[in-house]
Amino acid sequence: MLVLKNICNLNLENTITCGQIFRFYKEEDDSYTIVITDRVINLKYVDNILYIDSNNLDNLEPIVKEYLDLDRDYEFIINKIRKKDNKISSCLDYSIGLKMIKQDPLECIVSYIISQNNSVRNISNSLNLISERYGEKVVFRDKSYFLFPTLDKLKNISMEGFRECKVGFRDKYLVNIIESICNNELNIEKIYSMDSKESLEYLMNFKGIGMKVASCILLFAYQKFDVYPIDTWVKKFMENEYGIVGEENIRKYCFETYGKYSGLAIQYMFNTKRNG
DNA sequence: TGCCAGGCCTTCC
DNA sequence: GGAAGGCATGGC
Repeated sequence: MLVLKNICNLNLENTITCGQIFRFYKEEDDSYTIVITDRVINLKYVDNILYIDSNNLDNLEPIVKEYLDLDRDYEFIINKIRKKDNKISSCLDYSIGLKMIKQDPLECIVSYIISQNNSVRNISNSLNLISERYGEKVVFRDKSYFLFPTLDKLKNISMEGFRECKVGFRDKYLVNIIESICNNELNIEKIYSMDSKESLEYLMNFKGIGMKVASCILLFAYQKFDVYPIDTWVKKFMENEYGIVGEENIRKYCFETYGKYSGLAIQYMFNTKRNG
């Protein structure tokens, strides 16, 4: 068990259940168990203390700090956003302690391809099926969990295999994109060093990745906070609260108002509209 | 039953 | 170049 003291501005529920990640379990003691790239972790946060347990304690502190983005000054960013726009204050207040999780790019790409025209419940179901069938089994606290499959495992999954995991019509996108990653046509490491515009265009070259999916990947795996996924929830929120209709109008407003923190602003809106 | 869900691609004007 | 239609699946 690892204990981190004096952790501020963290709310695990908002961070974990706000629709960034799809594979987590809420425990009876209000802690959360999450399957990350190479291990299972349990997180419990009480009185500014974060208790971390895992089946693998190696290098655990830096891994969790990076995953939960604990070293970034969110108070500074939120104050910047709040100053730009009074109407977003309720979202910031509702979503207090929401951190942008730094996800594994491969799992994130697969997750958000599955997310198109889909519900969070169905997305979670598909990702769990894929992991159970093709991922490595890990035992933690006497329970079995399954890691998300490595690229080597993913590349052997056929269209039918994906279809059996309930991904529906997205099967072909997944097979093609995994193949593109394998032959280095899609270089997931290169994206770290690209700027946002360049990386959006790069990702959108691949079938199954449009503006929304590309934005989610860049925001959630690459921490490009100036990209902002506009989905049905955000559209509803912008229409109801601001009277702004149409994706292009929303895009223009967010860019002009929130600038390099647009992605965070949108995520707070999404969480408030969907969970609030 | 019909509509919707962290949309995108193809087809048709 | 923009608007419509189709798409797997499951919850409500």
